[in-house]
Amino acid sequence: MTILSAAVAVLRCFSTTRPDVTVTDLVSLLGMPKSNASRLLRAMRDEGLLETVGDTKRYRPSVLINQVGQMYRYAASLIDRADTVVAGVSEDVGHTGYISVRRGTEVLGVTAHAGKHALRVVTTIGDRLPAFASSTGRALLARLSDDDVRALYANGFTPPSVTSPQDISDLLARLAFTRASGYAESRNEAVSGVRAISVAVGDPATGDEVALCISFPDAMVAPEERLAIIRRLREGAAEIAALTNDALFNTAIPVIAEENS
Amino acid sequence: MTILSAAVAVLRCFSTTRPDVTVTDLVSLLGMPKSNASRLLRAMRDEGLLETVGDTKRYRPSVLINQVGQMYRYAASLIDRADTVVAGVSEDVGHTGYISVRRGTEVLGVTAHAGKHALRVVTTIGDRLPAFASSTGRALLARLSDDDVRALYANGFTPPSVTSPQDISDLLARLAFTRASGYAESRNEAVSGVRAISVAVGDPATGDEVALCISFPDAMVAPEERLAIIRRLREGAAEIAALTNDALFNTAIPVIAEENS
DNA sequence: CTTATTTGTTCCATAAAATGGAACCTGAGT
DNA sequence: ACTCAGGTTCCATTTTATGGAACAAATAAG
Repeated sequence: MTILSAAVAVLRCFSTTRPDVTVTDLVSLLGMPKSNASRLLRAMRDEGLLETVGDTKRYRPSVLINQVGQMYRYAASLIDRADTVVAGVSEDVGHTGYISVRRGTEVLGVTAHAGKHALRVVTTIGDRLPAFASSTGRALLARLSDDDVRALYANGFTPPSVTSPQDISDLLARLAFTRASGYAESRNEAVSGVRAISVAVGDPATGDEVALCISFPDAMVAPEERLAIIRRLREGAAEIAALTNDALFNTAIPVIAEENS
Repeated sequence: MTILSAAVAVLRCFSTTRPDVTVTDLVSLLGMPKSNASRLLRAMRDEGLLETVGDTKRYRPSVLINQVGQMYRYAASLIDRADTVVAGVSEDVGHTGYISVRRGTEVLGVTAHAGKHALRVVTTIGDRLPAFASSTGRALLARLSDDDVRALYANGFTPPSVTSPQDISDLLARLAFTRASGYAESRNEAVSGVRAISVAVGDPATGDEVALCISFPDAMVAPEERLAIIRRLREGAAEIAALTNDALFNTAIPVIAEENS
């Protein structure tokens, strides 16, 4: 094990529930000797990857990481464009909006815009969700061929909810609907009472793909508002698709009221 | 030179103007043999620190970095609190707001909220500014003692603009004004026609300190609006100071119309 | 205030990984 | 087919990491 992978393992320890780590945390989390943990944390701090919290023995990610992390959005400028669209839609409809990327069978939020309503969906950005069981994930999976999806889920999957796809053929049917309708939807899937609508768009030049998503309390949104959200997301995504020449984005789809996908 | 410092050096190569790097970039930027550059980039990608852009030979920061970078805000929860305040003020007044931290003699933006007006100040988050020559920097420097400031600028500094402090005693006078008035201000300093107001607050428990800043076109803001911005920033910062028991934040300061600081 | 106990650091010989020069690919342009 | 810049692989040498144990420091318990 090289020191680089150890350092990355340390970075992966951080989460919203564990904002900083200590030597003993690393010992228990990564099973490394505490001599290594001690030296590694200090080395990472000396290099500027970590900061010590006040004058305690606790370490947290540094501003450097924060800065370079911001660069990701410039590097993947697709994300910035998508974020602008979602920010606008979120602002107008007052519901939470966010954009996600897929990494293998997981999707993770990259940016988020909290809703304005008293009852709003709160997204914890940085958490990973199974792709097949979320609207963002299915919007992105729909850009793959059925064969690629089958290959990705060669080992099958376990549906976390009754409203999730129950098996591969169920998933493929939903993806087919998403391809035909241009959006993916989830309802009571990760969170009960929550509905989400996602549209995916990509940049063939870089290979990046993102999902634009608006998430809202099921009870709060009338059918026509839901259609408006779908339309707004698709319009925004269509503009991006035009910029990037995204062939997988089908602009010629009318918005129809329909069941989940 | 350990591989860790090399990896960090690579991360430091990224900027808004260089969103991705190649092997030859590293050779010229860091002066390393290209064999090392090649292996290092691949290793960093394999570990998940970098991503390849599409199927090119270009490397950019990964989502992992982005994710961990987000964690910084949770770890330094002061930043999150300050961001909420600035977001609110920015939203209401329609001008650009951001929050910054100081690292030595430099300040760098951590979060930003673009203004709503057609004429707005655009901040490039991630860029470093000299602390003495910005309102955010002076707001933060004002939290140090004069001796500490002198020690920090033992080698002096070069004023980038006629409206910047011209020497140490000039700077100390401005800091004194900031301590007395509770805010720092800049005018035509980094950018001509731009004015900015900053208030700093800290968390003694962690040692973190941040500056809350609203930046706007000089011509657009009437005296009473400027006072309102100062009041809003100070009110927000005061709430945070109350939470963190920040002794350096002086709550007992009236807002008076005054010249720059 | 003293003694356990938990947590963090330093030391050292061994094991593992990085280094950098040169040879070798690869692909775009001529 | 040739050239050339950019990228990768190879290998003996040098440098760095490893992990167990002794040591130090901080914290909790008596």
